[in-house]
Amino acid sequence: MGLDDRKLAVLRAIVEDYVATQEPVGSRALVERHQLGVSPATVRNDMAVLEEEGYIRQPHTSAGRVPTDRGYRLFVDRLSRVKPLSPAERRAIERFLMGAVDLDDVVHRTVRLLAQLTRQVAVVQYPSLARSSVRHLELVPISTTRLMLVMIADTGRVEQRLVELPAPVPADDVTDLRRLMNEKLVGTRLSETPPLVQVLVDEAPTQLRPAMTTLSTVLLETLVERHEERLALAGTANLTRGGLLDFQGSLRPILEALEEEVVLLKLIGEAEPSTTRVLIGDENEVDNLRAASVVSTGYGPGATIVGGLGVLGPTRMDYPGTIATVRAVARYVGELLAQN
Amino acid sequence: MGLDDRKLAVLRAIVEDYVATQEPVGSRALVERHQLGVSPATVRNDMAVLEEEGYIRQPHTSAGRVPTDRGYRLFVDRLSRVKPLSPAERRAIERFLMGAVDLDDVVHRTVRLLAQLTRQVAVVQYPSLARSSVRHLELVPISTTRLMLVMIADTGRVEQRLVELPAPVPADDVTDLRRLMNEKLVGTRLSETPPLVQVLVDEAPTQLRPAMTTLSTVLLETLVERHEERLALAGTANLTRGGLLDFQGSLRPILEALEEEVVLLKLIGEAEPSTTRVLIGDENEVDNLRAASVVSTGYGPGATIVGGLGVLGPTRMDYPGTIATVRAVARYVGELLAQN
DNA sequence: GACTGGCACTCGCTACAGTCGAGTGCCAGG
DNA sequence: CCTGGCACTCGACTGTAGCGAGTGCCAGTC
Repeated sequence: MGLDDRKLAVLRAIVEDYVATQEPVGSRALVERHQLGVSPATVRNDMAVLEEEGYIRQPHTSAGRVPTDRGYRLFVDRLSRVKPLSPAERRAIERFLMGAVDLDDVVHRTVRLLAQLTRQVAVVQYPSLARSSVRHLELVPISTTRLMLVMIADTGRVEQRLVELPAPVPADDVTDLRRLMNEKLVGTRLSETPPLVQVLVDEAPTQLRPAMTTLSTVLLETLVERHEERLALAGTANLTRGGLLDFQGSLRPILEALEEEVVLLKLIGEAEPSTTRVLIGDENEVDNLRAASVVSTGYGPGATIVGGLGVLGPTRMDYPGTIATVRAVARYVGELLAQN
Repeated sequence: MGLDDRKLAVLRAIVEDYVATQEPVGSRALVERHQLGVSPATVRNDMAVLEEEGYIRQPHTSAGRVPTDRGYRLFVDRLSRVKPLSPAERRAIERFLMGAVDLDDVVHRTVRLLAQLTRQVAVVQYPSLARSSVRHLELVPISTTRLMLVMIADTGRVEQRLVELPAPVPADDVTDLRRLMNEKLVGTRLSETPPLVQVLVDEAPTQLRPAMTTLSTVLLETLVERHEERLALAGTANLTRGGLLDFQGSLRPILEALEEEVVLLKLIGEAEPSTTRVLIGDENEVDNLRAASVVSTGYGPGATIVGGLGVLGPTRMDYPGTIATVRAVARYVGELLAQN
């Protein structure tokens, strides 16, 4: 198990070179490009140990070494340091995100920015409704038996749903319904809504009861049960960089996975506060993404997390750079939301 | 120019076989699989003519023939008949679209359905704001100097925008603003809004004037100038069928084009009433899509068109089937919107 | 005059053998 | 413990040969 400093340096060099060139790296090339201070033969011995321990492997006998998922993991955990972004990059982020006019705009700009900076596929989750609270509920009469229920959350999200009422409801009653709902629900987190909604129905005056029941059902159904999460995606074209060498030749499974919102949410939605999560290849629980790595983190105004964002790319990716970018973008988005 | 019936039959057979097998088709295979009633040699002569006229070509000397874009064009225009959908397919469409709860849901279901049925990339444009009329405008106070402006269109679209007011506006004034805007704008098409908005500002009582000016600006900016169009996309994984033979080996340009909303809108957004448009390969004005074909049509409640939808795939696609599916889906979506 | 069978020809594909070279593992010596 | 040297492996590349699908053309037939 003895991995002395030099062996770690060799592993780091292999990862860096392989990420840069995308070609298996041999002992000679390694000593030439890095100041290891030893001969190729020595490096070869170290490589043999690293291979035995499962950190690198040989594609074929007469080829150089390539990091394994385990090798990348060690690299990320112990051998790399998050690169600080250049001032130019910081400015680019600010410039790009500034001037967003609403939440949709923020999310779209963010996802494009992430894709562009990391040159990978970017995913941004809209602020989760479960982590939002109600800022306002609006009822807009469409006809005497139809209402549009609009919910505005403190995170800026706006959701609407058409509601078919069991019986015609006069305008005054709509006003009452609106007032009652807002009195009871404004300021509450959506995750704690269900009991309150029940109270709402129970306390409603008799003639409002049927309409209130319907509205409550829709509210719960849409916002709580269906867990209305939204995502934005960008940069799929970046998957084709590295000419099919990444992703073992087929984009198919990756593209399929990217179409499954559920999968993506799982990838980027489970972010812990202020942690950047890195999933490398096999560590990924989604079979289709066994050849990919995901770097994700949470974002939100201040210290709270309201959603996740991240990027997906080949296991052969620039982890330090990607991690730095993902973090930085998340922080800027958080600040932007805080101003709201 | 003399293309007699048999030559056309040969072309049709070539297109059908090539679409089915994805392999250049030779004269022998052709007479075996189709009842042409002539010998391979005769077919070869016909092929020579077809090649001279630019309808087919040979990938290499010793290979069979492959249709050119021009060949597909002739096939689509004169040699094929739109296949009626099977009852099973119709039922599948109905079942899939039924139960959509709001516009977002309709659009998402539609795009997934299209992708699944055609096994290609599907694009659906949300009902265009330019072709919608205002059903209701809502002003929701966020703070004394901030309003959320919500516009609900008759097509079901809901757009919102945060408005920063120049000065605090009391609740009563908000009510007045709301009333005035709705009185003037409800029922009008958004494309004819600008002059009305001007009137709105001019006629506003003095103390509402500044707020109304800001609101109008935002309204015009968001809904008219920025031409807020939205799209949904699905089925990109289908691009990988046919293992890189389609799209001349690289998905790159296609994926890039699919990320450009502007491009996609151009492709599917210019639909004429009740026409299905087919763009084959080169006919496409977007360079990145020179290797692809697009089948698109408009949809809307009744006879009016409010948006476009379509699919994108390799030039080697089943045109009759795809056209039939796109049309059928568009019609069902139209019916669904009409019920609204 | 249109169609057909026959035939020579083209040329991509596959298999195979041979060479080259990058890279390794191992060993003896410093 | 490191190093230079050496034998070995094996993929990548090259050149050659044979195969076969498919063609174009032509003379013959209905």
